[in-house]
Amino acid sequence: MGFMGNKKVQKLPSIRRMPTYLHKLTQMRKNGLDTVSTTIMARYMNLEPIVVRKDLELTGVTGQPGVGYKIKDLIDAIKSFLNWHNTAEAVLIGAGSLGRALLGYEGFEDYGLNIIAAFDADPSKIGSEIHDREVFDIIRLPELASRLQVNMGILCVPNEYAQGSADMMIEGGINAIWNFTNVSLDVPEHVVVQREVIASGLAVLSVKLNQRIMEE
Amino acid sequence: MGFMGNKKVQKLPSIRRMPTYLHKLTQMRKNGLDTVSTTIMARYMNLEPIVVRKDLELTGVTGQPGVGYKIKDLIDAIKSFLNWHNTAEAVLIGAGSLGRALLGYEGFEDYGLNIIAAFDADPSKIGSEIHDREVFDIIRLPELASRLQVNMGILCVPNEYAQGSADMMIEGGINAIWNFTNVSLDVPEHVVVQREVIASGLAVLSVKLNQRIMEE
DNA sequence: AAAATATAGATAAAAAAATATCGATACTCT
DNA sequence: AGAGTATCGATATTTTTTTATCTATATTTT
Repeated sequence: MGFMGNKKVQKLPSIRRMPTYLHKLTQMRKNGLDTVSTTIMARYMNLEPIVVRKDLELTGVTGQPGVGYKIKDLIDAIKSFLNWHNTAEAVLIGAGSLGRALLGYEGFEDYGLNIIAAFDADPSKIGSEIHDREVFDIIRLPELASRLQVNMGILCVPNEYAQGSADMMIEGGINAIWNFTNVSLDVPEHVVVQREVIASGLAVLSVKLNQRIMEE
Repeated sequence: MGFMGNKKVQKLPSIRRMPTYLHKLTQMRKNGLDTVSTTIMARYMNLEPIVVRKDLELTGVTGQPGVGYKIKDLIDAIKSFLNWHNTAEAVLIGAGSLGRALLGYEGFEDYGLNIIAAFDADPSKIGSEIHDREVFDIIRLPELASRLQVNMGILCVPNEYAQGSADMMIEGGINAIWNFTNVSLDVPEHVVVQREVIASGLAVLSVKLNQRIMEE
């Protein structure tokens, strides 16, 4: 039973906020700004300044007391913290509606992610192009993943095919899986999985709504 | 400046796991099972049993020492904890690729969410139907939201229209916003927002991958 | 130039979440 | 029937995360 192997990543909440900092900082730089303080940043992001300071501390960047941080430094520090300087190539498995949406999302470039091909089992999709990416027969996944030297896979297939598709990815040498299915994958130790559960956010929203209503 | 008003929701990590419990439990019930233990559940979800027990405790459900929990009880308890017994109706704003994907996602029914209409500013989309939901002119959002008595809005517009769209929703009486844009919304105190940042998961995956590589 | 204000960084405190331990209960197998 | 095992629930502990406080530094205002 080869699972449970992933060591725990710490400071998850801070890590999750990094892309938003990055987005805002990039915007600021475009607007000609050079420095920013935690106070300003906090206001933009609806956070407490102390949270921002702690988050940024994580990237190792150092600001100037009385002044703030250099925006350029911050951007670089966050990118290298996330290793988003070096573009990662990924393949996407499952060209359904979510898969299509992800293929169409242009923001990934900014995050150092480049989806180079898609795979599906549906003959009507195989051979077609979706947002400029060719859709290959899923049978060819191990072969192509290995030949293309990809090490990230984005999994958007129906639940029942999740584990099988993951196995094929791993066979093809992929060691990072972004898992949008409703299945906890069983993977060897060297493979890293990030599961995305869309309904989690809805659950949180529901609870927030409940609690608010109950109080008033 | 009316923000920062939302009281903090606690046990967020547990809440985020609820939909996954629910999904797995529903599946188990379909397979004819009646009871489940935290050990089994933990194995399915790649968690420690103690985590599962603590999570379930939150729903108020009570199990039987030596036996486990009744699956039916758990399902009910989780649903009522999330208030997913009573279906919530929502409108979706922004019928781009992400909006379409969400309109096409059938799992929402299980989560007590019913998207009843979509809105967009693009004349070529207005009047069309996407996955059986009509797309209305965004101008009509306040009027229709109020007439349809909806209180949840799913926001999928480009960043620059986010705040404006949110304002229209609120004008139409919506008090829960599921925000898929890259913008922190400024909303009155009685409105609850849940922001979904797709790149957050990618950031976490990147860090996991980094840490693994660095160690070996 | 002096006073007031804003800032990061270091350290400390508080709160929350994750994990462990232990006793009582039920089931399983001999 | 009895021994062994699995389970929950309650309580306690540890770890992690969040938040606060204080000091030195820079900027702005008077």
